[in-house]
Amino acid sequence: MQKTKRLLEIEKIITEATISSQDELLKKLKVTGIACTQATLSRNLRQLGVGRIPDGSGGYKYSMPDNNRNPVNSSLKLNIVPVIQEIVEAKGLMVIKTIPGNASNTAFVIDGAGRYEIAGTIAGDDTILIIPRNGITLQQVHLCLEIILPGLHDQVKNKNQMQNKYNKL
Amino acid sequence: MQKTKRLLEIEKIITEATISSQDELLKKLKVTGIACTQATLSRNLRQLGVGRIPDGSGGYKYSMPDNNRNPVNSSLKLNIVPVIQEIVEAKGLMVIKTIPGNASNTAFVIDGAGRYEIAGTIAGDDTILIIPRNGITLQQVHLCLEIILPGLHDQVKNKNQMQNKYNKL
DNA sequence: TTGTTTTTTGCATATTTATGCATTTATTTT
DNA sequence: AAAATAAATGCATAAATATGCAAAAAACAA
Repeated sequence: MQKTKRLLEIEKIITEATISSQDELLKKLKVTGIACTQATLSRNLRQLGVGRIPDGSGGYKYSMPDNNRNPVNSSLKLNIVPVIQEIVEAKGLMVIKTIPGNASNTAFVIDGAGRYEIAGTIAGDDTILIIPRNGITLQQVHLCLEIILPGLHDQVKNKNQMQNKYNKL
Repeated sequence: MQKTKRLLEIEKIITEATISSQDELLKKLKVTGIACTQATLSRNLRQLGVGRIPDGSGGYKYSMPDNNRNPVNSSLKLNIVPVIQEIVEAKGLMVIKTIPGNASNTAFVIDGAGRYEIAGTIAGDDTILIIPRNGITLQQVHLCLEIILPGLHDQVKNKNQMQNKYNKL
């Protein structure tokens, strides 16, 4: 199915470029090999929550929904990153290990971002299962996590290195 | 001229109610005694920066521009309020007195809010002149300041009371 | 005030966006 | 696999929004 890829590409294009009409977006999509009609775009834009707002210089532009709509303050994010211990892929899903007792608040932040890529999360005590939407690769979920929690992967990488160092002693 | 009043009323209606088309807005405006055509509304909405975004349940709604576009973090605001000493009306303008050296940063915050009501500000060392747009009453400017800096008037009132108390001694 | 310039507005219409309906494509069930 | 159900899409068009242009209103200057 084409839809998922299209939604992601729409998000990408709208974020990176200034798009002022659905027809314009349609053309940009065609360039990336994705084709559909304006009708479909209209429906997709609604689903993504994309708004059309004045661009400040006499025109209009499309704009991704305000991420602050479910505001997760950024200091919370900073506190979250360090509790994440490990990120593992399994069975096409993604598993995040946190320090004990921190799975649900971490999952809360991830859910709160309202990312399309993530169908849902389930959190236990120190483990979060991230279920990607159909058609979403784990690669895309990684990207997405990095967007939600900037610096996450570096952080985890370092943690593992330190762990290794420690094990060697 | 009708325009100013209309812009304010539009902002008010859009903030308080869920409006899903310009025609709907047109009717609400008529109720408040303001009449114009859809064409004019279209222009006004653009000028105000009002966007049209999915309402999350299959429809659309108009939405005031994101105030975070020129983000002034709220702790800055909290720091600003206490430096304001007095608010005086003069010659149809508004004069704000701050403690010495704090006029320009305060004016910066006020400017940053991008309020339509305020045509501009001029800041010296401890004095800010706020120039309301044509057709805007000082009452409206007060309201507007209270929106930009919540608690401002209470703060100033208390300050003056304390001042009075001090003077009596 | 009177003439001049700028701004605002409505009208008509072009442009853009949304949607009902039928069809195709995908998913689930038996 | 075949049938049944649900989801996605295109087509045609309805609905909504934007805009060129001329007229009216407002602001400004002499």
